[in-house]
Amino acid sequence: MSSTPRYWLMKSEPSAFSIHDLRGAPRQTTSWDGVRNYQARNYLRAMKVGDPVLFYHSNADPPAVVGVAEVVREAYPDPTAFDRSHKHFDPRSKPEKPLWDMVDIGLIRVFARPLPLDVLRREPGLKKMELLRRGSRLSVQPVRDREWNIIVKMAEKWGESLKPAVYRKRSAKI
DNA sequence: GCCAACGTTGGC
DNA sequence: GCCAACGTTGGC
Repeated sequence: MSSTPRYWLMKSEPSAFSIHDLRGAPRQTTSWDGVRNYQARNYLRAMKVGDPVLFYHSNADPPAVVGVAEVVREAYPDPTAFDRSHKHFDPRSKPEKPLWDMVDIGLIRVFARPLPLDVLRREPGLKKMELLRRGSRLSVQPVRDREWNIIVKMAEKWGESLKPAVYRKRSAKI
Protein backbone atom coordinates (compact mmCIF):
# COMPACT_ATOMS: atom_id res chain seq x y z
CA MET A 1 0.00 0.00 0.00
CA SER A 2 1.53 3.29 -1.08
CA SER A 3 -0.19 5.40 1.60
CA THR A 4 -2.94 4.95 4.15
CA PRO A 5 -5.43 2.54 2.66
CA ARG A 6 -8.77 4.07 1.78
CA TYR A 7 -10.46 1.12 0.15
CA TRP A 8 -11.26 -2.17 1.80
CA LEU A 9 -12.76 -5.59 1.27
CA MET A 10 -14.74 -7.45 3.92
CA LYS A 11 -15.75 -11.08 3.75
CA SER A 12 -18.92 -12.59 5.06
CA GLU A 13 -20.48 -15.98 4.63
CA PRO A 14 -23.93 -15.24 3.23
CA SER A 15 -25.41 -17.99 5.39
CA ALA A 16 -24.30 -15.94 8.39
CA PHE A 17 -24.82 -12.40 7.08
CA SER A 18 -25.35 -11.53 3.41
CA ILE A 19 -25.50 -8.24 1.55
CA HIS A 20 -29.24 -8.83 1.37
CA ASP A 21 -29.32 -8.96 5.15
CA LEU A 22 -27.52 -5.62 5.11
CA ARG A 23 -30.08 -4.22 2.67
CA GLY A 24 -32.84 -5.31 5.05
CA ALA A 25 -31.13 -4.08 8.20
CA PRO A 26 -32.28 -0.95 10.08
CA ARG A 27 -30.82 2.09 8.28
CA GLN A 28 -29.09 -0.49 6.03
CA THR A 29 -26.30 -0.46 8.56
CA THR A 30 -24.60 -3.15 10.62
CA SER A 31 -21.80 -3.50 13.13
CA TRP A 32 -19.03 -5.78 11.88
CA ASP A 33 -18.51 -7.89 14.98
CA GLY A 34 -16.71 -11.18 15.44
CA VAL A 35 -13.30 -10.39 13.93
CA ARG A 36 -10.76 -12.40 15.98
CA ASN A 37 -7.61 -12.02 13.94
CA TYR A 38 -5.01 -9.41 14.83
CA GLN A 39 -4.18 -8.33 11.31
CA ALA A 40 -7.84 -7.96 10.40
CA ARG A 41 -8.44 -6.07 13.65
CA ASN A 42 -5.62 -3.68 12.88
CA TYR A 43 -7.16 -2.96 9.50
CA LEU A 44 -10.50 -2.32 11.21
CA ARG A 45 -8.72 0.19 13.43
CA ALA A 46 -7.24 1.95 10.39
CA MET A 47 -10.64 2.52 8.77
CA LYS A 48 -12.05 6.03 8.51
CA VAL A 49 -15.64 7.16 8.18
CA GLY A 50 -16.47 7.30 4.48
CA ASP A 51 -13.95 4.64 3.42
CA PRO A 52 -15.55 2.46 0.72
CA VAL A 53 -15.75 -1.30 1.25
CA LEU A 54 -16.23 -4.16 -1.19
CA PHE A 55 -18.69 -6.67 0.25
CA TYR A 56 -17.57 -10.23 -0.48
CA HIS A 57 -19.49 -13.48 -0.07
CA SER A 58 -17.15 -16.28 1.01
CA ASN A 59 -18.16 -19.92 1.21
CA ALA A 60 -20.80 -19.04 -1.36
CA ASP A 61 -21.71 -20.48 -4.74
CA PRO A 62 -20.03 -18.81 -6.41
CA PRO A 63 -17.80 -16.85 -4.05
CA ALA A 64 -18.17 -13.26 -5.31
CA VAL A 65 -17.93 -9.56 -4.70
CA VAL A 66 -21.58 -8.62 -4.34
CA GLY A 67 -21.69 -4.90 -3.65
CA VAL A 68 -20.31 -1.81 -1.98
CA ALA A 69 -20.67 -0.44 1.54
CA GLU A 70 -18.94 2.33 3.44
CA VAL A 71 -17.60 2.85 6.92
CA VAL A 72 -20.11 4.83 8.97
CA ARG A 73 -18.50 4.43 12.39
CA GLU A 74 -14.84 3.95 13.23
CA ALA A 75 -13.46 1.18 15.43
CA TYR A 76 -14.93 0.67 18.90
CA PRO A 77 -14.94 -2.30 21.29
CA ASP A 78 -16.72 -5.43 20.08
CA PRO A 79 -19.19 -6.28 22.85
CA THR A 80 -19.62 -9.87 21.66
CA ALA A 81 -16.12 -10.55 23.06
CA PHE A 82 -17.44 -9.76 26.57
CA ASP A 83 -20.49 -11.98 26.27
CA ARG A 84 -19.86 -15.33 27.90
CA SER A 85 -22.73 -16.91 25.97
CA HIS A 86 -21.58 -15.61 22.61
CA LYS A 87 -19.85 -17.74 20.01
CA HIS A 88 -17.04 -15.20 19.75
CA PHE A 89 -16.59 -14.70 23.49
CA ASP A 90 -12.97 -14.06 24.45
CA PRO A 91 -12.16 -13.83 28.17
CA ARG A 92 -8.93 -11.97 27.38
CA SER A 93 -10.96 -8.98 26.22
CA LYS A 94 -12.22 -6.87 29.13
CA PRO A 95 -14.52 -3.86 28.94
CA GLU A 96 -11.80 -1.82 30.70
CA LYS A 97 -9.21 -3.11 28.22
CA PRO A 98 -10.85 -4.35 25.03
CA LEU A 99 -8.88 -6.67 22.77
CA TRP A 100 -11.25 -6.78 19.81
CA ASP A 101 -12.88 -3.94 17.91
CA MET A 102 -15.54 -3.57 15.28
CA VAL A 103 -16.72 -0.88 12.87
CA ASP A 104 -20.15 -0.06 11.49
CA ILE A 105 -20.77 -0.14 7.77
CA GLY A 106 -23.70 1.09 5.69
CA LEU A 107 -24.91 -0.23 2.35
CA ILE A 108 -24.05 1.76 -0.76
CA ARG A 109 -24.87 -0.59 -3.60
CA VAL A 110 -25.84 -4.16 -4.40
CA PHE A 111 -24.32 -5.19 -7.72
CA ALA A 112 -26.84 -6.15 -10.44
CA ARG A 113 -24.89 -9.38 -10.78
CA PRO A 114 -22.40 -10.81 -8.27
CA LEU A 115 -18.86 -10.60 -9.62
CA PRO A 116 -17.43 -14.10 -9.14
CA LEU A 117 -13.98 -14.90 -7.85
CA ASP A 118 -13.00 -16.79 -11.00
CA VAL A 119 -13.82 -13.75 -13.13
CA LEU A 120 -11.58 -11.63 -10.90
CA ARG A 121 -8.79 -14.17 -11.33
CA ARG A 122 -8.89 -13.67 -15.09
CA GLU A 123 -8.21 -9.92 -14.78
CA PRO A 124 -4.48 -9.16 -15.18
CA GLY A 125 -4.77 -5.88 -13.27
CA LEU A 126 -5.81 -7.78 -10.13
CA LYS A 127 -2.90 -10.22 -10.07
CA LYS A 128 -1.51 -8.82 -6.82
CA MET A 129 -4.80 -8.45 -5.02
CA GLU A 130 -4.83 -9.89 -1.49
CA LEU A 131 -8.12 -11.70 -2.11
CA LEU A 132 -6.59 -13.64 -4.99
CA ARG A 133 -3.44 -14.66 -3.19
CA ARG A 134 -3.15 -18.38 -2.67
CA GLY A 135 -4.27 -19.34 0.81
CA SER A 136 -5.48 -15.84 1.60
CA ARG A 137 -7.79 -15.96 4.60
CA LEU A 138 -7.86 -12.37 5.82
CA SER A 139 -11.50 -11.38 6.37
CA VAL A 140 -10.72 -7.66 6.36
CA GLN A 141 -8.20 -6.45 3.83
CA PRO A 142 -7.05 -3.27 2.09
CA VAL A 143 -7.71 -2.81 -1.63
CA ARG A 144 -5.43 -0.71 -3.81
CA ASP A 145 -6.92 2.30 -5.61
CA ARG A 146 -6.25 0.71 -8.99
CA GLU A 147 -7.82 -2.56 -7.91
CA TRP A 148 -10.88 -0.74 -6.63
CA ASN A 149 -11.36 1.09 -9.93
CA ILE A 150 -10.95 -2.08 -11.94
CA ILE A 151 -13.44 -4.03 -9.86
CA VAL A 152 -16.11 -1.35 -9.87
CA LYS A 153 -15.82 -1.05 -13.66
CA MET A 154 -15.91 -4.82 -14.03
CA ALA A 155 -19.03 -5.01 -11.87
CA GLU A 156 -20.80 -2.45 -14.05
CA LYS A 157 -19.94 -4.28 -17.27
CA TRP A 158 -20.74 -7.62 -15.71
CA GLY A 159 -24.20 -6.41 -14.69
CA GLU A 160 -24.93 -4.63 -17.96
CA SER A 161 -24.08 -7.69 -20.01
CA LEU A 162 -26.96 -9.47 -18.34
CA LYS A 163 -29.58 -6.88 -19.21
CA PRO A 164 -29.35 -6.98 -23.04
CA ALA A 165 -29.60 -10.77 -22.98
CA VAL A 166 -32.73 -10.65 -20.87
CA TYR A 167 -34.15 -7.81 -22.96
CA ARG A 168 -33.57 -9.68 -26.19
CA LYS A 169 -35.28 -12.72 -24.85
CA ARG A 170 -38.34 -10.74 -23.84
CA SER A 171 -38.60 -8.72 -27.05
CA ALA A 172 -38.28 -11.89 -29.11
CA LYS A 173 -41.57 -13.06 -27.56
CA ILE A 174 -40.16 -16.43 -26.59
C1' DG B 1 -17.01 -33.44 2.08
C1' DC B 2 -12.09 -32.79 1.18
C1' DC B 3 -8.06 -30.68 2.18
C1' DA B 4 -4.36 -26.98 1.65
C1' DA B 5 -3.06 -22.94 3.84
C1' DC B 6 -2.79 -20.47 7.68
C1' DG B 7 -2.96 -18.75 12.70
C1' DT B 8 -2.76 -20.11 17.44
C1' DT B 9 -1.51 -22.84 21.36
C1' DG B 10 1.35 -25.05 24.49
C1' DG B 11 5.09 -28.38 25.73
C1' DC B 12 9.77 -28.40 25.94
C1' DG C 1 12.23 -19.60 20.78
C1' DC C 2 11.10 -23.80 18.32
C1' DC C 3 7.76 -26.51 16.35
C1' DA C 4 4.12 -30.20 16.42
C1' DA C 5 -0.62 -30.40 17.14
C1' DC C 6 -4.75 -28.46 16.55
C1' DG C 7 -8.64 -25.56 14.90
C1' DT C 8 -10.37 -22.60 11.28
C1' DT C 9 -10.98 -20.69 6.72
C1' DG C 10 -12.69 -21.09 2.42
C1' DG C 11 -12.12 -22.71 -2.49
C1' DC C 12 -13.19 -26.56 -4.97
